[in-house]
Amino acid sequence: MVDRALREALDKVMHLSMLISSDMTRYEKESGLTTARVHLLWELGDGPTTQQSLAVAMAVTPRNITGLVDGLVASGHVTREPHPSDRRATLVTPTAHGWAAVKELQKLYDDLAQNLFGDLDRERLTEYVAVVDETIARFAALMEEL
Amino acid sequence: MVDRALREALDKVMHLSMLISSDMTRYEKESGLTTARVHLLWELGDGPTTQQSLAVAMAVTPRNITGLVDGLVASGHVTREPHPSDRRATLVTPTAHGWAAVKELQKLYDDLAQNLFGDLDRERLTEYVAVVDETIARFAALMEEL
DNA sequence: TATTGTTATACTCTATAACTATA
DNA sequence: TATAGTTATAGAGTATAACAATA
Repeated sequence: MVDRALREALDKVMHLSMLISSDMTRYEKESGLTTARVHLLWELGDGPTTQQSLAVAMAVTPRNITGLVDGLVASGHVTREPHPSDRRATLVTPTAHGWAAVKELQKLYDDLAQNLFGDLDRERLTEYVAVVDETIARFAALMEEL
Repeated sequence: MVDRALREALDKVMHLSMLISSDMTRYEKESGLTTARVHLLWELGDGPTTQQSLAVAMAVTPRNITGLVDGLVASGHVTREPHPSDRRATLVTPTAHGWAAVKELQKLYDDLAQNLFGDLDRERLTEYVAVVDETIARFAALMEEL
């Protein structure tokens, strides 16, 4: 037997998730970037990164990274630089234009957090985050079982 | 100036969203279906539907629906049936196999809701849902402005 | 031997534009 | 004229497999 309140709670979480996702799509259209390329730029936030690391971080194949980097090179967001100590590897490195995009992404992320949660009392925010945390933990435990 | 608590709250919401998404990917791998085809099957939950309606519901082009339906016909999940009163239209209709998949999707959705929220006190669940609701409303208001 | 990245190939999702059949 | 769906074409993301260069 199904509990309607639980299903509605999930409906709402999914709805919020969809809204956040469409907010990102809006940025992608404006910037001419795609979801996958934005994701890659986001991963460059801490500085130049090997393609291997990017493949692991994004959970895709190295071949896929090759294609995404090709696109970002073509659009002037990154360059491939030699790795200082491993001649097999390349360091995907943001250009000035690429850094501007990364910084803008980080700002949009913070703005989004502000817009979503900025008006909440701290007490309610704390309780909300606690529930999300418990939910994540419960979920992680379930995934472990499989 | 950025408020770290707000960013962390968004981090966690995104994390949960990612976990839910990877739970769905797991089903897709098992069933041999793709995200887009699962989405289409989900839309058939209320019964046979025209391709035009599906295009609107899924916010993609009619051409795209043609391709997705082709795939689901090939995998035996749906058939194209004539519309009883409009000879231009086709009704995408689940087969027995397709219905089984739809029902399984609905069950997985309910199970997920149970797993995520089933252990929460009703009071905490209510407050949690209230915050999500407010967040959605605030967000919708922001989207209006643009 | 193992790792990094690329070439080769293929499938899926997605879009626009032009077209056919029907309303 | 307008609508439902398809054919034609193209771009992006993704995967596997085989390969070259380097560790």
